[in-house]
Amino acid sequence: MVFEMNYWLFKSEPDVYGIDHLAAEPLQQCRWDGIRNYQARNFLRDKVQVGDQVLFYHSSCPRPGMAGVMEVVKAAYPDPAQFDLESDYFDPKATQDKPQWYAVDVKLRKKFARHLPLSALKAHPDLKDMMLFRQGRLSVVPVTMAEWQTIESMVKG
DNA sequence: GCCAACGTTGGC
DNA sequence: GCCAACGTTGGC
Repeated sequence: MVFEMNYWLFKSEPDVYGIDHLAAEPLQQCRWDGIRNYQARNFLRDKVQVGDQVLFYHSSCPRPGMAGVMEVVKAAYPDPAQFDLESDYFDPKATQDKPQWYAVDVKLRKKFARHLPLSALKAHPDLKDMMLFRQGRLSVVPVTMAEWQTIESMVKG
């Protein structure tokens, strides 16, 4: 099997769980859970693999944009929260045999020295086709290698 | 707080 | 299966 690394963008609200929360975890690692959208679920379950690189995007906040980079360290497994009656993410339709929702584990790779705001991304001509803009509400979004490289250069520049 | 975009639900 | 109503996301 040919190993193909993929690039992604995962959204989170920094008030709820931002990049500094991840940085404060014991191994700077966490479970990316609570995804309750079918398209995002399908990406997580079927496409996201160990070694994939992930942009940490802060949404629904005063300064939406990219905060850093994570790496996938564990591929999709059933999100335990769907079975947890106490959880906001409990789903009565989910069973152990037929889980509805999946999670992956991610590890912090780097926090950007400078936050890269959404406004800068929107202004860059090479990023005009980003799926982030076309499907604004999707919380797990593919990023192309070209887009990734553009973003890397913006972070350095 | 407003609003656009879009996903979900439920009646038929 | 269609579609209206409603809910949620997320930028501004």
